[in-house]
Amino acid sequence: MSVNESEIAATNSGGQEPDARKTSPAVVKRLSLYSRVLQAMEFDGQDKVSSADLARRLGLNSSQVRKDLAIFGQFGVPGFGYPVMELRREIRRILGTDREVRVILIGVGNLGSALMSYRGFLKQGFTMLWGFDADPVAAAQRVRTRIPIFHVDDLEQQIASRPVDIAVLAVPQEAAQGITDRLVALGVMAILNFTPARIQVPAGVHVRYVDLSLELESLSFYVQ
Amino acid sequence: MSVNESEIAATNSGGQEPDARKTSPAVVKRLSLYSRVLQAMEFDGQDKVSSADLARRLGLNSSQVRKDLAIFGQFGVPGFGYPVMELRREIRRILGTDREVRVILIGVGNLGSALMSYRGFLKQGFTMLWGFDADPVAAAQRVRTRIPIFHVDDLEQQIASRPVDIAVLAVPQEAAQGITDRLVALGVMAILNFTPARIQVPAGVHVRYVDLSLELESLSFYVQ
DNA sequence: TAGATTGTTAATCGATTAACAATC
DNA sequence: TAGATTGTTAATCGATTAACAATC
Repeated sequence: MSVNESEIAATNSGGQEPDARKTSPAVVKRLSLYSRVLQAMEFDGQDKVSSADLARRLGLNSSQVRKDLAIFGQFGVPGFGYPVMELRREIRRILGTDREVRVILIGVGNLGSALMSYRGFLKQGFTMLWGFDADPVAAAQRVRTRIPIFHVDDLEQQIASRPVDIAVLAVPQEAAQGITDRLVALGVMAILNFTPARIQVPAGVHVRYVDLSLELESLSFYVQ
Repeated sequence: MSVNESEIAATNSGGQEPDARKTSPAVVKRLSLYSRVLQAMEFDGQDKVSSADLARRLGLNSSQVRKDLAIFGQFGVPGFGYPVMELRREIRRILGTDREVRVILIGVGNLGSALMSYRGFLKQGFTMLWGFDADPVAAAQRVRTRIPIFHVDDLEQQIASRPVDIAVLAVPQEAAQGITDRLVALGVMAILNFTPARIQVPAGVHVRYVDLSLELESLSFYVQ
């Protein structure tokens, strides 16, 4: 140990991330949930909240809430709780949702066009930049937004003009890996994959699967 | 212990579920993944598969695969592996996807209409019975299927005529709890919730959340 | 028989929960 | 000061992985 403990504590109490990308997905997901609840509380004019409150609202354990938050700094005040506005701001900073997060969508079919105009994304502050489709004319007819739709061949050109943070994949299953390879080559580091295809990416690129059929299959198990 | 171990083993080797509903969601999810991979293998004419194979295809550990499968019975043959067709059939039986699984969708808006006509559901054998919306006429214009769309007031009448297994919620956030209460009263035991609202249900009713914004927020964390 | 692979037990790992001193 | 609630350590729980005897 070359640094003493008070130095470590000092570093972290300012709210610096630890060795960030190692945080478990479950923790990140909960941070996102806390952020939502805090948003509602802030809207209601509530100025402080305890870990027990937060836990109750989300069906979690209060120890877990405190532990999750303590990973990133000391945001609470013993005997008082957490200041709502400040905590929310901190969590947004931690998640990176305080900055512009640029999103593109590839595959403007049935599902893709719904995702492109999904209000929830806008509401949470995401910037949906562009859509891409193998048939941009047909795609444009499906979607009711002013977001420009390009031919998928223009992927390279567009991303070169303005880098994107997250790509949403809603292409046919067979096209998933090919598009993924191109996205990765273009430096896209995060993909939200709505196809059931398991896609291969180099280490460091983050993929999240939203497998709609799989959700139904899982539920099917519990209802028989 | 009133029953001896060989009796228990005998009961389970036929492929009977254990005290079923206690199985962890993670295991159920993987069963669903195995089922998919097996479907592809069956299509390719492959007749046997080892736990190591299956694990490699899904980025899992072979012990985990064997353990998951062993929960429900002895489907493998030591020194040989698992017979593809039979294993797939067993998993489908365990998941309940070998029978008709009836699904309804409430909230035929942008997202809802895309979900209603989502090919993946059909492909996995789910039966999308009906859609419901507060404005069925407008909703009918959005969706390109022959699935009938009813007024949400007709929920009770329709479900009385033919019970459903799973309800998909794609209504505005504020309407989520109200609709949920009605679904629960109608005996619906599984809800796939696409709204960000945390909904309250009595014990025994299963809810799964697909929170689209939350997925983006989680990814946002990893790309900063 | 020799080789392969299962089913299962034991070991490990990580995540959740409980407990409590520190502190506002 | 007394009461409340944090941050953190220790205990518990559950899930994953390793190991290996059983067996085809």
